[in-house]
Amino acid sequence: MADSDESSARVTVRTITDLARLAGVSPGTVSRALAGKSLVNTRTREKIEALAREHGFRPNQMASGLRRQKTGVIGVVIPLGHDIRQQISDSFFMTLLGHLADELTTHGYDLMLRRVVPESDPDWLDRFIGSGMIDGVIVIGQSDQFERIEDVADGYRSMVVWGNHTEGQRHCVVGTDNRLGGRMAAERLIAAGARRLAFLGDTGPMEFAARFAGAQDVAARMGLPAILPLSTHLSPDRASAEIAQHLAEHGRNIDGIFAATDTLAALCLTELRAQGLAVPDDVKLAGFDDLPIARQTVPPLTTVRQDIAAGARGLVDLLLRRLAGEATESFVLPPELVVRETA
Amino acid sequence: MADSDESSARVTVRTITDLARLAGVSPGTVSRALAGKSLVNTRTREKIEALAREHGFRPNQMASGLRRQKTGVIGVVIPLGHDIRQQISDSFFMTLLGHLADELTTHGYDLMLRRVVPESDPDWLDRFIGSGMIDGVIVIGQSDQFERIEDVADGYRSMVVWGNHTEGQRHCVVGTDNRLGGRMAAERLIAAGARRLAFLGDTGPMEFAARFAGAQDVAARMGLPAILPLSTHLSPDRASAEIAQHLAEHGRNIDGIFAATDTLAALCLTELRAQGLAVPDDVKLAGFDDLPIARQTVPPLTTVRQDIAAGARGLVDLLLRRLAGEATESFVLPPELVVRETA
DNA sequence: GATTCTTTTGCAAACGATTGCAAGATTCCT
DNA sequence: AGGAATCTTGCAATCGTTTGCAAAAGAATC
Repeated sequence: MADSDESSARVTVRTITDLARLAGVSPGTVSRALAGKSLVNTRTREKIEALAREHGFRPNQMASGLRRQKTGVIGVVIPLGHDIRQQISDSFFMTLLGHLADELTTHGYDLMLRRVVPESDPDWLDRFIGSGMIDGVIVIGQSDQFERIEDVADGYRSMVVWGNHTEGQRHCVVGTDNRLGGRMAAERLIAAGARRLAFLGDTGPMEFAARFAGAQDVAARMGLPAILPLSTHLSPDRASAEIAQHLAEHGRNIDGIFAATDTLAALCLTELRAQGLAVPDDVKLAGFDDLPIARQTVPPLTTVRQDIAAGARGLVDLLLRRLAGEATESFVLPPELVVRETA
Repeated sequence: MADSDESSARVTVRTITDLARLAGVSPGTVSRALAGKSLVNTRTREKIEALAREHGFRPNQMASGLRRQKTGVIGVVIPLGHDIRQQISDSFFMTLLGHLADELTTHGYDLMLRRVVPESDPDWLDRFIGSGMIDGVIVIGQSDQFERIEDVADGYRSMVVWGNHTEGQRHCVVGTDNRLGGRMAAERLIAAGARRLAFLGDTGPMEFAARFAGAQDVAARMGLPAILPLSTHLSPDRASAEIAQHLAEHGRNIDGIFAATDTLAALCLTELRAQGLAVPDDVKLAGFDDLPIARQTVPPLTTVRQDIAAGARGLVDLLLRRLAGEATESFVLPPELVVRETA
């Protein structure tokens, strides 16, 4: 009696059973009270809640997850393709991740982050899904794993992917219309006076391939020569040298560059300057993403904007609807041309 | 007999018990086999492993976690102080996060990410720790939550913090010697000819306060006037206007600016140019972090480098040692001055 | 071949929360 | 007051793995 009051402060209450003992009820009742179910008497509930607060008690999520067969955790996985370090400093992915974290939190989910190297771990996606730790998964970027994702999608519904949409694909994807974005960039370069275009970046990843294809569409339609692909790694240290090399070789033969990302465009700008090529007078330049850096280059970058926040909202929204059993279509975001001073 | 072979392909094996039935052994044995324990006969183990592989079976981590009282997950939490959106695009934090993900993965841990707003959720840290979902926690940035972190540290050992080290503090921290870094920056500005210095950034967060204090040390020692603090938000949209305002007001009275981060320095560079102030001729400028952007500004930024990768390694290393029961000291990284062209 | 040691296995009790079912306590009607 | 209807509560099984203990099987010893 008085005993329970006196000792209550120093007893550690770790489990729902401890709390039940303290409150003089059964564990089941405590569980129901804390879950806010209507089946428990208001007075009892308040008493239990007060005790829980007093002792800083929180139900163990592992146990709860096990019993309810859901964890309240969404997995976010970034497959690192060819270029292992590619995304580490890629602010596009990181920004998307930040928005995802916010969006998931808002909906009461936690976020479990995993970066994987598919090449050395072919089983990456099944492993994550099969771990029993996550209710669903968001894949950030298809990298070169399109087929594997397709395979998984057939048997697992709780997945959405950031990336490129291809006609007839079976996994649910959210992403910008890269091909259209590519067209916009090329059209702008041409409108600014460029005729001999180059594409800077790796055309392996689907998103980039689509951007390149879009630009090609325009060049072909306008009767211009085919666009010259200048392949580059994404990590800044390797990219700079490669870009310098490309420019030394082709710089005088081209007058318009469409860079696969703003990050590459910014590096390219530096190299152009180093080689004495004026932007936009000698060479027009367009990027992709509209990252913060695009405003800060000199001159500021003309680029194609992706609405990252909207993308994150779309991903989470679609995933939650799939968790609820709904069938969902892919969601393609419109790109937007942002004209600044490089083209 | 033949039955088990024929049906084995189409039976779904979700639990260790399913697999045990298939292998004709008890669940306990399967568990031991999969855990690679020496107590199980090599032949049985191989048979079980083969079956597991064939059916793509993975033990449920929730159940395992519950039973073993450890989850294999490390929580990473980013407290968002005054300025809610401050870190969203702050590539410093994001880069650190990337390295942490790599480092934790290497050691077999998963990463659970949480961004919290302490102001609206005073209980953020206990909630995370008490959730039972994580074996330990890494706090990225002390923000304005120093005291709360100290409180928690008294009762919870499995925590390390990225941030500033203060004499006599009780939580284990990894971070750059910000004060020393601040001294380096100020010394460089002065060596480059600056005499009337300003500090650009919010001096609220401890790290920034220490950088400011370091710069003050030098100014005082050299008999220069006190450094003018120019308070700024970190989010790029608000920061630009604020910087412009500061420069309009004080731009002609100062000849050296120490920016709290490279991001701010880059924005500042843009505004300086807009207001017709030449760098480094009229005004010297130094940043902090040595983010990729520091190389790409025009002119490239003189800055103080933090070794982010080493920081991530240190955080994980210390945390793992604490999980193992070791007592650990805080770990202070040396900053490094990188002289480029702005000072 | 009997006895003692090792290996290898199975049994069953945890881990901590949730929930269907049924019993006990209240309330409401007539 | 008696009985039906409604609220609250407790009981006990369950989620899927792990692990101490003891039994069974095999190997080694005399």
